[in-house]
Amino acid sequence: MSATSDTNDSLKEQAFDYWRSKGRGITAVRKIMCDVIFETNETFNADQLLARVRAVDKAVSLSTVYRNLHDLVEAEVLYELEGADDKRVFAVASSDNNGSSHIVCRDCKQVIPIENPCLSIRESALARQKGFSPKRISLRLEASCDELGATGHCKNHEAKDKVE
Amino acid sequence: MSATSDTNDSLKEQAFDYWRSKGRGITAVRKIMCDVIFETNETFNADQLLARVRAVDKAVSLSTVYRNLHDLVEAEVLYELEGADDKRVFAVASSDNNGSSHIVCRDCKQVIPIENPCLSIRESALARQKGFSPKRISLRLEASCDELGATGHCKNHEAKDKVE
DNA sequence: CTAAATGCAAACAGTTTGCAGCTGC
DNA sequence: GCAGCTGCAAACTGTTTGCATTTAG
Repeated sequence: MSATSDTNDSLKEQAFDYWRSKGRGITAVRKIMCDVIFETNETFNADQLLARVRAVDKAVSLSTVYRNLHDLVEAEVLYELEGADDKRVFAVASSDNNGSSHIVCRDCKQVIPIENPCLSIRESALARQKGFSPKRISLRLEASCDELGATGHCKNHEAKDKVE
Repeated sequence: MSATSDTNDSLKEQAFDYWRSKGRGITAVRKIMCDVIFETNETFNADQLLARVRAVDKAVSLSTVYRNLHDLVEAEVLYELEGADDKRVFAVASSDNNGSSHIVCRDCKQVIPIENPCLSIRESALARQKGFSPKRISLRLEASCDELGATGHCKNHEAKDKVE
């Protein structure tokens, strides 16, 4: 609720720098994508992102969204969670979800990043011991939504419904 | 290297019981599937399993493999990891990988279960605090294969190559 | 004998790609 | 003006499903 736009503006800049550094342009679609992506810290999948992008420009295509999403992951401003079901889920690589830990709700299928999950070094040591160099550690917590269970709906579930 | 067949025989029995309890039969294909699945503790995907099954009976089809895989997950003798890339990865629900933690090798893409990852209660508490009831917690550790890096190949990579 | 299991092929969903036209620099 | 970005449609991949045939009990 505080350093939101600061953090995300710098991520946007990081994205633009990435494209510039590759001698590639900052196009209208890319600007829109970065705007809608970095205006919240919510996780999203390609469809959801397309919907938000199309709220700004109706003409944007899904393939372009995928192509740029690919770049943003490479630029390390987004990372990909192997998320809910079959669709790819992306998350903003901001500081308050320090990389890669998240709750996956079994009911509403929403993916909620966990802040500071205190992931221990223990598992990394275990991996090293097995002959692997750890690159990224992530925690996935499947859970049920209490709110949805109790009241029959929850904000995340509603958020999903509003798409389309 | 010790209690291998004991553990896995009981899982096989558990699978058969599941089918029996549903008034469904123990067919040839199901027997073969259970044999090849429970003879090791390796993770696998549908293709790999099909290959191993077809080593016994050439005629088995991929759809049948998927159908029975579905049952085995429901019977809780297998669980599913959101694994390497796009394919579904399954693991035997044996005691030495206590549910759901694994290393994913970036190089050879193999998925290696981690024993006793000591996953803390902390994250579960965090989830509860956010209004979720934790159901399953899993740790995913992306890593590079030291062996592959050093020697240019590793046993897991070879294991992959031998498929077809 | 009958319900259930199977193999095949076709359907599906999400993602990727080839290509012709459009656009930013 | 030209490289590169885009939209479209078609291709692709992993998984699921419908249906006719076979099989287990």
